[in-house]
Amino acid sequence: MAAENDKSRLDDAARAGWLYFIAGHTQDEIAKMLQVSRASAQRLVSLCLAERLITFRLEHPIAACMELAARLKERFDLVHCEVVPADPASPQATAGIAERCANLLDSTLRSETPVIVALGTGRAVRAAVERVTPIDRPNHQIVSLVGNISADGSASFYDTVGRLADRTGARHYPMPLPFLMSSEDERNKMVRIEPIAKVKAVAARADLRLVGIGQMDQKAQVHIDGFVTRDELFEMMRQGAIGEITGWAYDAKGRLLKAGTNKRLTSIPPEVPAKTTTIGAAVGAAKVPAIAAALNGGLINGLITDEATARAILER
Amino acid sequence: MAAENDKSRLDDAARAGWLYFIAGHTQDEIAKMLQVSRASAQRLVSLCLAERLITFRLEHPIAACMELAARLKERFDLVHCEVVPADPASPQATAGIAERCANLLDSTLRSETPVIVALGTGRAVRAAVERVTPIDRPNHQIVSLVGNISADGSASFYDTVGRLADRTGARHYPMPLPFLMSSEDERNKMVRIEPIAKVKAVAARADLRLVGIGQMDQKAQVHIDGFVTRDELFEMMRQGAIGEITGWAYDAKGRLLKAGTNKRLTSIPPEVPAKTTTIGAAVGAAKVPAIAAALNGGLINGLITDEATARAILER
DNA sequence: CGCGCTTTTGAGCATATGCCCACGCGTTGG
DNA sequence: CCAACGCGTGGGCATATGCTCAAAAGCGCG
Repeated sequence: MAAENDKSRLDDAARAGWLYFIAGHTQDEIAKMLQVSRASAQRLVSLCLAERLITFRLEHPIAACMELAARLKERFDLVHCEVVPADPASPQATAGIAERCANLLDSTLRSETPVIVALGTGRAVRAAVERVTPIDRPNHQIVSLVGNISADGSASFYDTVGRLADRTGARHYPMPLPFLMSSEDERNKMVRIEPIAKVKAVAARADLRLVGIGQMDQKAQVHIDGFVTRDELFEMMRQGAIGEITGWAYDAKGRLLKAGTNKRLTSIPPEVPAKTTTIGAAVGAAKVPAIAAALNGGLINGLITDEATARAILER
Repeated sequence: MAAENDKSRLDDAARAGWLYFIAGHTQDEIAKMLQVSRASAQRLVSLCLAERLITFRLEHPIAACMELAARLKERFDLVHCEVVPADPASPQATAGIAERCANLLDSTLRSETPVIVALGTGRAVRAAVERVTPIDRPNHQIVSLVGNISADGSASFYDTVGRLADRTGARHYPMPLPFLMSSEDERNKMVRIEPIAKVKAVAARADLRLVGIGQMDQKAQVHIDGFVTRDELFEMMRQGAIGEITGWAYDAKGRLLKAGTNKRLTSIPPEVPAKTTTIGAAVGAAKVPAIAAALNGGLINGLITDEATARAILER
């Protein structure tokens, strides 16, 4: 008898669900039709949902992205995750994620109460800054996580922090140091000097860190940009380096290496695990291991990527 | 630019729809996530619906029934339609529709204000009456649309009106006449006598008519039950009879025939088109033409049937 | 056959939703 | 170049919804 009752109840739930979602009636109308109180109609509708009698299918490329984002967020316990549709025109385009990063920056910077935004490396981050809509927020602070003096002593060819400050009127704190010092001692000395300590202090209070994620292979951006030599790169790879964030190399488990260039880096190291909202932005098959490692190691607690990359990360 | 905008708008609509229906967020939350006002979030969700980006799929046998009922209601402009799931155990079972008819009677009789219910022939109607939950409604009236004296002069073997009156304490009006009179003249005489005129008058004011639908073929119930002879049946079939309601034979277009047994019938004829809520109850492949004709001719404005029959009617 | 326990019901309330209005921005036609 | 138009926006209100709580109805057990 219980089974009979359950069945009839599910039938009613299905009817209610049909009338509600498909026919578009209100629960009041359904209650009258099924000869029950409105409260019961509501219960039937939720039962229909709870029993998964009804399923929603979103016929739109976005649906897959939302799904992937939700799974990534769940799997890696992220505070923020966005997956943009793979652009059929240019599969490798950074444009999509740059757009989303810009959006994230926009909404963060829109706040009236002062916020501190820390920026790392990466093409996506640079492109995002370009797309930020100008807004007057003189009380915000923009701080760089990486040195902006390149190997040859000139200012880095692309000053993200400065650009973003331009667009917001915010105070900004570039890091007036080379990416790498010549020795560990020298690095330790430099990071203690006043202007650098100040930058570190501001960065430590950042509300948002937006960082690129680089893979550590022959095409590592840190090498292509001339920040590390071929030999230094290979040495790190031998040590197990699989990716880098603001230059800090880490292995397949997301553990920061305590060797090689990491000893001479001036960049502000990632928190482990990330407590501050730390959003990684990266796309591309080559970066999948690096991104996955960063997620697993808790180097980042947010991710902006594209559909193909997200899928690859989840399939590992 | 317009196309670009539209696309991005649809993307947002898809996102909103996903977040609303699949992730189960409120529109307020979605508004915050997408950086728009709540009103806009609501618009995006309805846009998602309007553009059919999202579809609902109800994974339950009932869904098909609801769908069929809605189509029948639409197609034949019915005031009421119910389709019960085909019972895998007994495909021909009248049980399902009897249950629904009983339900219909229950809810009609539950009313505190006096109602008049008129009953026709049919196994489903008889079975329905048996399942009506007893309730005390002495001010209701139950009236028969057909004579309850069978060919041999005894009271009809099954007195639906009396049974229903038993269960409700309602006044009841059986029709104290044979199903068929021996001639048209005699019929015309009889229907004018006081008790019969009274029954007709009550029936004319009925709030609900519940009638069975019979097919007119070798297995016609009116013949099996002995109300019409084989010859009478064949004569009506020659005249084009395809179905009958309370004995009144009609052709494939649902037009009442003006010949044969119809001239000697004591039953109260159907309204054409039905104005009173007139619910036909019937199942079975054999009855499909009869039901379809009754619907097309407007002899009934409501239908209770099963899934297979509903599908067959719609596919004609 | 009655008592207590579990399940279901219906009223009421806080919240979410749908929709109307006036407004502002961008667009188009003169 | 300007004005009219249209579209999207956000505020505000009436309605629908989800949920809680106490009461009723089953239901099983003694």
